[in-house]
Amino acid sequence: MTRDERKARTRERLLETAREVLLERGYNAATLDGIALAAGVTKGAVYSNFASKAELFLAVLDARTEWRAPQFERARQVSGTIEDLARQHARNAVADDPDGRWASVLVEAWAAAVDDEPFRLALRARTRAANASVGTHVQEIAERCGVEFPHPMESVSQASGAMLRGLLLQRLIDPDRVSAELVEEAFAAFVRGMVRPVSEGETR
Amino acid sequence: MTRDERKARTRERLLETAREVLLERGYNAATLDGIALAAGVTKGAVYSNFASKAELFLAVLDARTEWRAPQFERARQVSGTIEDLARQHARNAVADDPDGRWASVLVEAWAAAVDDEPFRLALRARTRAANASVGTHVQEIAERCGVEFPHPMESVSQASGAMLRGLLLQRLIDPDRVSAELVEEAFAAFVRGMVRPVSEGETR
DNA sequence: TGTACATCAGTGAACGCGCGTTCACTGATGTAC
DNA sequence: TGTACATCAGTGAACGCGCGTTCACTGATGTAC
Repeated sequence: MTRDERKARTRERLLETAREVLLERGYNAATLDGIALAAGVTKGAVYSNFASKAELFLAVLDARTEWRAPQFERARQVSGTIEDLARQHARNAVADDPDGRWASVLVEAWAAAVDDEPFRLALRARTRAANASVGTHVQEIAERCGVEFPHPMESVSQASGAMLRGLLLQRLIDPDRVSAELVEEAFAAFVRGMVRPVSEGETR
Repeated sequence: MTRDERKARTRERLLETAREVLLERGYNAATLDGIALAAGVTKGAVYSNFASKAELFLAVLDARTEWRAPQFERARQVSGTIEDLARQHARNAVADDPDGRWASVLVEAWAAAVDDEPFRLALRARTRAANASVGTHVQEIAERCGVEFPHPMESVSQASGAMLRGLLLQRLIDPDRVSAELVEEAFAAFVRGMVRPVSEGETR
């Protein structure tokens, strides 16, 4: 095995382990020492692959985004009413973060980034990119369903993501009272309330 | 001035200062040393008034809850459509946490409480109490407006709070793209989608 | 194919720092007579 | 009213700990001839 391959392997293992430890302990409580140990290397190996804790987190975030991409692709091709698709989207969100731990880690990172300009800008850029991407998907779906949103698609997807995140976070402290069904119903209500049928006469 | 009065004064000053420092720095980055210094006392004074950082936070949280009570009381007495009231509620939420810092502090505390059972239960209890209280208000308002929610009121208020929190958090990292209007529109859409007119024949 | 040197991923120890919490103490306030 | 003692809010220093980051080093891999 070549040196580059070994390094890539270490990097991958660190990414996967970091994901697990972050979910287990949270952004602040997860230590680079703990991550390295769990990955079978030393802290130095982390710094050989990532510039800082923040950079490691960003890499984990990117991996997660990439991992979820096929799901969005599949969702885009499913047919059904806009509400059906909204419900499916909510169920996916719960399935991808069943106990709200990822949402919590993400918000912890946002909080840590308040005093770290480059980190904050990196997080903001990723959020914007994700919203822009989801926005185009939603646009396409809306057209197919014969409905429209009286707001820019990016705003809609941003608000959707934010609301779902809030619901997932609520599950973190009181899972018993925030069932997956409640998340689905709440999100479906939002979409029902937002959407309106395309008026025939309209050009747009 | 009696000794008890002095102590109460110190406690109040610590609470107020803690609120400011928590908002300024976040839950993790805010230090008891920093709070004490800003309040003009030493760390020991904090421990003379509060058992731990977690207890200090809970006291700040309670003070905030108490402070917001009159606002809810006023809101309850305003007349208008359910959507008008929803919009006002969203505006109040933004006014009470313009940049999402409080929402962030709260979620940071939730994250810190994951490994601290008593703290977690205390936070959960307060969230439940708040939702129960808001739930009865909403129930009353809904009846006056001639509408009903096809879900238990506590679930509705929990979902509302969670969604608003998510929207406020989004403002923390990208204030420019999450205007107060967007928060209002998103929340109004949720309420529109959730509510239905009371059917005349129904007993309930 | 073999040799001599260069590279560099990962090691292991140290650094600098600051956190939350504890505790012996102090001196102003409170209490009992 | 005055005195002697008790209380205790707040002080200041220390404790124990673990964090993120740095860095001189190592030894296996890569390269040049």
